[in-house]
Amino acid sequence: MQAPLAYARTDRPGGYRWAVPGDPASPRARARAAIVDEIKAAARRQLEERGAAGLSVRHVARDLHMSSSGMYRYFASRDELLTALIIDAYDSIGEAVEVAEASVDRADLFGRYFAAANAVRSWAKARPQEYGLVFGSPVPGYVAPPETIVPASRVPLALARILRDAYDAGKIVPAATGLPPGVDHALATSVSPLMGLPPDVVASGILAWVELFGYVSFELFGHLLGSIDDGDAFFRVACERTAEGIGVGKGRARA
Amino acid sequence: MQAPLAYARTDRPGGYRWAVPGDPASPRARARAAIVDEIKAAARRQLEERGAAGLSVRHVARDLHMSSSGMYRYFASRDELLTALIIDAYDSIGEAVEVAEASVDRADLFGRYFAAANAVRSWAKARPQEYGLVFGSPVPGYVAPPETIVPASRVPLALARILRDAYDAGKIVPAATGLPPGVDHALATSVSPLMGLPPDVVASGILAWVELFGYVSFELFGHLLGSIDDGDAFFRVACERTAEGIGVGKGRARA
DNA sequence: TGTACATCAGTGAACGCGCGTTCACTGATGTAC
DNA sequence: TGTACATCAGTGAACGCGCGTTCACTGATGTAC
Repeated sequence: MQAPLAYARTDRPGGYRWAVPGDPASPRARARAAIVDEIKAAARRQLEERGAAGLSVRHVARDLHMSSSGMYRYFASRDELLTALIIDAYDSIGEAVEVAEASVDRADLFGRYFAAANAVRSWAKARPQEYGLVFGSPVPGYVAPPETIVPASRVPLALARILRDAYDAGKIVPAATGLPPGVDHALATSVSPLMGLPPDVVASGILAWVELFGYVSFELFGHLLGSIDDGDAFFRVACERTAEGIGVGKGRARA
Repeated sequence: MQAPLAYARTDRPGGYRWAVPGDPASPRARARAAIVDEIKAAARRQLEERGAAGLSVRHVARDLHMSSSGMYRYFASRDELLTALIIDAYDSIGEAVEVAEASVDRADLFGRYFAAANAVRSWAKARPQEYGLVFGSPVPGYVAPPETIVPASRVPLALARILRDAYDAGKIVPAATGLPPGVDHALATSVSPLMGLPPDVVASGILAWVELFGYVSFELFGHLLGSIDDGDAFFRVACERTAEGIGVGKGRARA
């Protein structure tokens, strides 16, 4: 079997006459990228219909009128396809949050938080299985490769930027977080210096992210059924509560 | 195939001479129940090793040195076995919470909440796949049968009892919940009258349950890795935050 | 511009596997009188 | 208490299925000179 890689780069003195082998703009590379996109799109469709466990290379190939063996020119294994879907999902939800948050007046901290939170919820409801793939119970035996780390941090980083602006504007008083300093080693020595924020503020942000994840997952996984039917209103209230807890509450932002 | 049911009850005037057919104490019924337990235990073991998708009737049978067809005398299908595991999981976590909560002084409302919350977390960490089966992303195509409703409500009901005692003792002021009345129809007309608590107090309890679910799931699903290494301390802080939000905070309970 | 060659995309057949479920059956155990 | 019968637990073979992956291959496309 041939590895589905770009071929070796040839150095041509004096510049390129044609598209160089492996050039992402060459016709072949573009055709290849288009088919990779088609495969991922078909796989996503299947994911929503049958869940992660039901995603099959053969079935995706069938949808695309391609032989199952042909798939192996684009993905070396089923796990690699799954990984690609995971990375795309992280990037997709990350972008949705970034765009939503960016559209709100910088000074309106609660508005920014709510826009970000709402983007998470909307994205999750639109693509529940993709959300589950990334935020649901992990599949035993599957280990997320390191390439997922950067896209996975887009949402928390977007939330962190809100916290940072609130902190820089002096709107976060230590009492609002209520987290004792030095509560956690990794937090104090790694994440906190990296973000240039006090450990308790960072921890506060993590708590917000965890609560947001909780609201969205709980609703999405069907545990709200029977108790709450106006999910929008409930989510709004939940967000106000979380925002208040981390110091970007409505009252505070307006004052 | 014979249905794995108890046989028809025969009415014998003058009382029973022997164990009646279908009597749960008859030797056959007890042997049967013991084997059902063995099957479920083996299935649980497999669940933790390979996840819900990897649970297979044949594999369970192999573990028990039984033919795969023999399994069908105890469970009519794979789905039925899964349902039994789900019900057991709900009952198991429900009992753990009830026992933990009951061991705390009735007047110590925060202590009771924290004991319950901690029981949820401990149970989840001990049986992560069972937790995922019940609280993780739902499997497409599987619909939870109505028998799961009662066991599924044990944990929320335990939390509700704490809220009820707090409410009866006058420790919950409406401002503590911050939920506007009439925010939700199902809440106001169904759950709230059922529990005899104002809608905003019930909603507050649901929020607590959602947040607790969020903390536990987030940690269990591996999203805390790299940011927090003292999970116990973080969880304690998170619980204090949630408890404060619903009016059973430490300060309030001690006052 | 033409030609020889390398590299690519894609195919069809096959391997070996494990799965859920059904079926007709054999003995053992319990029941009825 | 003994005997005829019904009901049970459990078996082994088989059905039909879909899966991930490999392999040797055929044409088409791009590259080098």
